[in-house]
Amino acid sequence: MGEACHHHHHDGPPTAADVERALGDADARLTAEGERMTAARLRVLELLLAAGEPVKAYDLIARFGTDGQPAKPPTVYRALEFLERKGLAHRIASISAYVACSSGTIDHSAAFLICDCCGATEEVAAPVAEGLDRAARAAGYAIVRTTVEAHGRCPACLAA
Amino acid sequence: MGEACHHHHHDGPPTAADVERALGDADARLTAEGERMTAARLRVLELLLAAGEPVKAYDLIARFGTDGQPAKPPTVYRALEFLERKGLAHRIASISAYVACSSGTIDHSAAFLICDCCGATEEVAAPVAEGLDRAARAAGYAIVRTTVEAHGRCPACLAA
DNA sequence: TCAGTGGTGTTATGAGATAACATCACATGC
DNA sequence: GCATGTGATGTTATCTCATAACACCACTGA
Ligand SMILES: [Zn+2]
Ligand SMILES: [Zn+2]
Ligand SMILES: [Zn+2]
Ligand SMILES: [Zn+2]
Repeated sequence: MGEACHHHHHDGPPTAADVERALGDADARLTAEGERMTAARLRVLELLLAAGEPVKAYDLIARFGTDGQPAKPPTVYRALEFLERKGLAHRIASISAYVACSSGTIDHSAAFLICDCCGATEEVAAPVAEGLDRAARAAGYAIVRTTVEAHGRCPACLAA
Repeated sequence: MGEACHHHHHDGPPTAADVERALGDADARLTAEGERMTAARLRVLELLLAAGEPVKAYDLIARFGTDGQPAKPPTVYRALEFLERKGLAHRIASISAYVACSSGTIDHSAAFLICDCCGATEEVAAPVAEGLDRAARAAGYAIVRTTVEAHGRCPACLAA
């Protein structure tokens, strides 16, 4: 984050009620699909939702235990892999961080706007990759998943 | 790479003459710009050009010495940072690898098509990010650089 | 009851990247 | 020539990110 600006305030995390609701929805949906929404998976998703911005894996590991005890790395990485597979979270490769999915859509390749100053991110919807799809078709590639991450400044940091 | 297919042949590395020419061009251009194209930087660029596909940083480190001696990590990472800053190489975040720029354009945000089977990559030109630019403007973000990486299968691996 | 499957706990290690500091090369101005 | 500033390198150590491997457990269906 910020080399140049020092105000780390963006829209901020969702309320506890928002987190609860999202967790409940996710649990219900996955259970209905026959998936097992276990305690570790719920906990990691809860941490991601509560953060409201990208979180480093080792921060999740540190915050994992409600009593302050950290988790073992594989516990969190396994949960992240599951959540990502199920479309509930995304890995942001350019900053090696993870974020809860903010889109209602189930199966999607997300694109992100990332503020290098305050860390705010915005998940934007699909059509951003239409040009990429065209290029892939032209080159004869069959695309499975895409990583689209734009770095810059968010409106708040631009205004400051 | 490949879980599913086992033919690691794509267009393959450029000839030694191609590499030499590209190195000479890069050297001339940067020298003209007042930059110092040092031995380490040339060597790393040579390794990237010769590979003709993304290379892991620690592979560059291992191959660095012409006598088989590895480099120290900072040597290679500094060279990579310089080459990337000058538009001669790109980092591919989704696979933590580096590749020589295959575009003539000087200052550009590249997009990549990456074959998960054989490792081939294709650098495709700018307009793929037009949708992203539109989304960024709509959200009020000022974009500085983008990471666009599409994973899938190349034509050769699809045919097999 | 007994496999088979998928999830977890735990230890250890592999892979990717950088901090910090001393030293060196080179250009500029005296 | 010689001081001085700047950018590049050498070197050591360390930090961050991620996974391998294996034992154990819970649930399911024969
Ligand atoms: Zn999403
Ligand atoms: Zn911001
Ligand atoms: Zn390029
Ligand atoms: Zn291929």
